[in-house]
Amino acid sequence: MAVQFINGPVVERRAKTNVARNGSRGVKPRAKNGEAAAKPISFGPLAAWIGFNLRMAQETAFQAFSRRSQEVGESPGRFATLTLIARNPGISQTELSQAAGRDKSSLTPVVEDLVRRGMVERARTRDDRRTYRLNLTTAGKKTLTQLTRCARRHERNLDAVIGPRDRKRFIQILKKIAAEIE
Amino acid sequence: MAVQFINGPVVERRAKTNVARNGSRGVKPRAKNGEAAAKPISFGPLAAWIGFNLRMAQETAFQAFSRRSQEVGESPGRFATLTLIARNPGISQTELSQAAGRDKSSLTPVVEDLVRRGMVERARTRDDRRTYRLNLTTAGKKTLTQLTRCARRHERNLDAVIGPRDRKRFIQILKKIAAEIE
DNA sequence: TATTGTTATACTCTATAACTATA
DNA sequence: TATAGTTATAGAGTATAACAATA
Repeated sequence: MAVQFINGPVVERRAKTNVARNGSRGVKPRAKNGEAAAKPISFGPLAAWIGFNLRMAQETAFQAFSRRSQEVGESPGRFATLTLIARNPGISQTELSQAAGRDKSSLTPVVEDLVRRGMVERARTRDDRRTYRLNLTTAGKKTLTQLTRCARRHERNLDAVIGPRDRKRFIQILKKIAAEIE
Repeated sequence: MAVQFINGPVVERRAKTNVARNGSRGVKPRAKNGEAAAKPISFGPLAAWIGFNLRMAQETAFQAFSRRSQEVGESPGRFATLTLIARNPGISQTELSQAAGRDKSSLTPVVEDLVRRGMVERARTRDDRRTYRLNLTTAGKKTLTQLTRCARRHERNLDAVIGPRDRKRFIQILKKIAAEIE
């Protein structure tokens, strides 16, 4: 993977047929057995910018987590949804969509899929029969546990890269960006 | 915007009709005039995780840049493409796709659009008539200048949030994540 | 009238596979 | 046979608008 500084793919989908990828993450294409090296690509001033590097780091980290969650057979998006339901038992679909920052219509197929696969239960509420209460089933809890394990391993890798000294401040800055950037 | 810790929309598309958004970025829904406050949403352990915060920060920053580039009438993706062509004059479409980490087929409509709108020139090479050389036109350079200006304003905001003391180390960590996380 | 969830529809970005024209 | 670029097609994730049921 290389730039992705604008729109990265949501999950790792390595191009298999069409592109002869160079295996390295770096910018410089590799010369292979005696061929002339392909010319290195320049990214200009971008390489020094925060926005660019934030994008690249997030992209890489997200793809790594994607791979892990796919080993469990789930998309990373399911982790989000399952976590929110687990931590907020009985949440309604509208509340869930607001928490996730999505339109409620976007959630319909997601919830449907989770219900169909036995991860989530829906129950009408008594007092307002328009809404559903969502809860995890046993299977849903199990899957969430697996995904959480993936996330922890991933997190350990990030920790190792960052180092204990800077971790706190790093997260603090990320939170500040999420809260304050317009 | 709220969670987006998994799949954020690529550009800011505020839900206008269906969702009653609370204006704050924060997690806690606001109580409005005497109504009972909606129950606050819990994110569980996620709130302390690097991956989660990286995602949230990048999402917020990216959306902010999206808004700015849309003021210029371009998608943020065009900034990527134009920059790469500008910094690597005569680059081929395949090289461009590799630099961007995308399949070359994904680039066809993008380049086509830029050529149609007079931003990019394509010329067949003499020695290998399969490949094109891509270059910015005057209009393309002008647009890139505008986008670069957007990016600089955005970058200043990020700088202000991070503060001069931590900036260098912050970028260093982001680069390390992009390079080392598996 | 307002809200919850669904449906219909469309858009963006991306990929894979097969094709063409060249090498 | 291999490569550069195109075309056809598909899929994931998202949105808007209109709707039925309910409040």
